Amino acid sequence: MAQQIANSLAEQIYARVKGEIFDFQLLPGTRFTETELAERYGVSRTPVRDALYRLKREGFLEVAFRSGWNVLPFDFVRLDELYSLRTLLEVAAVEHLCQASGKLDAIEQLRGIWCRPVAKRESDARLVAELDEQFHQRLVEAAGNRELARVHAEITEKIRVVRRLDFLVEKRVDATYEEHGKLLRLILGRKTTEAAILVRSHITQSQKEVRKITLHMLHEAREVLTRRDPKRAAG
Amino acid sequence: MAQQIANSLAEQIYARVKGEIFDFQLLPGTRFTETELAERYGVSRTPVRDALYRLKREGFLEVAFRSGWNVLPFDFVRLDELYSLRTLLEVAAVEHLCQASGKLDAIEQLRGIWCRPVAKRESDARLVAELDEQFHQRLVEAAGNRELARVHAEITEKIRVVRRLDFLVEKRVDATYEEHGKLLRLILGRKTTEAAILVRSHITQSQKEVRKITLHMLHEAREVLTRRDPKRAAG
DNA sequence: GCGGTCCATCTTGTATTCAAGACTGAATAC
DNA sequence: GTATTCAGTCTTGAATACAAGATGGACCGC
Repeated sequence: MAQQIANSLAEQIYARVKGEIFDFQLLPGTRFTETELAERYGVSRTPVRDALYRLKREGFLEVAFRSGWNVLPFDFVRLDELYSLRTLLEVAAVEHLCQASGKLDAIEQLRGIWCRPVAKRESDARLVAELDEQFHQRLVEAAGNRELARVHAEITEKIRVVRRLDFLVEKRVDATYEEHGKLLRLILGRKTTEAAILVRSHITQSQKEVRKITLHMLHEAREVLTRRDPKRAAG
Repeated sequence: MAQQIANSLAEQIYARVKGEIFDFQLLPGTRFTETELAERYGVSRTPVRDALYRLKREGFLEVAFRSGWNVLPFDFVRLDELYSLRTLLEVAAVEHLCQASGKLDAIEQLRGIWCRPVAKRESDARLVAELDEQFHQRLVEAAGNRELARVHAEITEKIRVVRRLDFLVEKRVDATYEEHGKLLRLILGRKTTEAAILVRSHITQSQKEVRKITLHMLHEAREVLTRRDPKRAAG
């Protein structure tokens, strides 16, 4: 049976451009052309176009007919709506987990990561953000509805930009550990109502943090996040 | 400001191929090549590829590296999951509508279409299915979360294939009119709980009907739906 | 100096060409 | 007769070529 061996060029370009957007190397408002990117990545326009069109459909980019591309600005209303939707999905997943009779192996596994003493916790913002993503993703996957999980994953991709900023405040890291641990115990104890309330407030808390984020904060964050690789601070 | 005047070729091909899938002219399991489609539509492979890749990402098609495309079979488990997700979203939307203080103009408008005597109701299955889609779409849009509405729209696209079959039974058309009317009155009366229960059972009912659908039924439906244009019964 | 017009350049959208390898079928060894 | 090999055809993925028109700047009139 034929099988794509490695990722196609288009796929690679997609990941790289998306990475640049998330690392604030491609800032909102930046204008660029297909040829420009093609030359930068050393490929032809074809795979670049594939990648850009995909990012366009996902809401990150915009194309002007015969007049170039540009990175769309952060839409905070949209991010807020994404958080609301995410809350809806995760609450439903948690309720389902509590009520379903089946296996909670995945939840047990998560306990190993999140239920640990303060001393053994991660503190690197980037890493915690990644673990946090995984936690919520696994939670939703465990509920068993693949379509729900797929939509949740899409949302995760779209809020990642601001989500990372949430963990730049150390207090939020601690709170995350506490709440994740508590939530896991509630689910394992089949406490449907309490678990639902907790996951709702947990996400809503993040949502509130995101609401505080202004463009100024994003700019500051860009400095922090790109410090390791300052030569690429595209402008 | 530059603006795409008409739909691009890629967009048109996308719509046409999707239409063929929905009209059972491109049956699940059908294998085809990009060149084949390009010749059939009188365009080059480029826009065809764009369209096919989009349909692939939406879960309708599959591509085998250097070995052609094929239409994915109906995945009834997936359809069931989509219906569950849809229920989740619509119940949330209806609850929000009932509780929010604002304008319910959109709901008032819907009443003109659905609250009407038996004699003035539509009976054409195709048309009723279209109206039904619009009803649920408007309901969700009225709730105000654009991301929720976007995801709902995506789901709508994906369940359309089987949804139409629901209305081939006349009884289901009548029930739809009754339930839609009742739901609108409940929302306008701000009866949150009753409205939520009704919309949930309304969608669940469709879901149950879909579960009854077998591949045999799909085949029969294909006969009915393609009768007007029998020459295109692709095999 | 200022506003308008026109032309060269640039950009996307589409078509065509090229490359690598998967599939098919006939020929061959046994 | 059956399995295997090998070459030719076919298919996708990527690169290149072409078409239509949007953009921006120079030039002109005043």
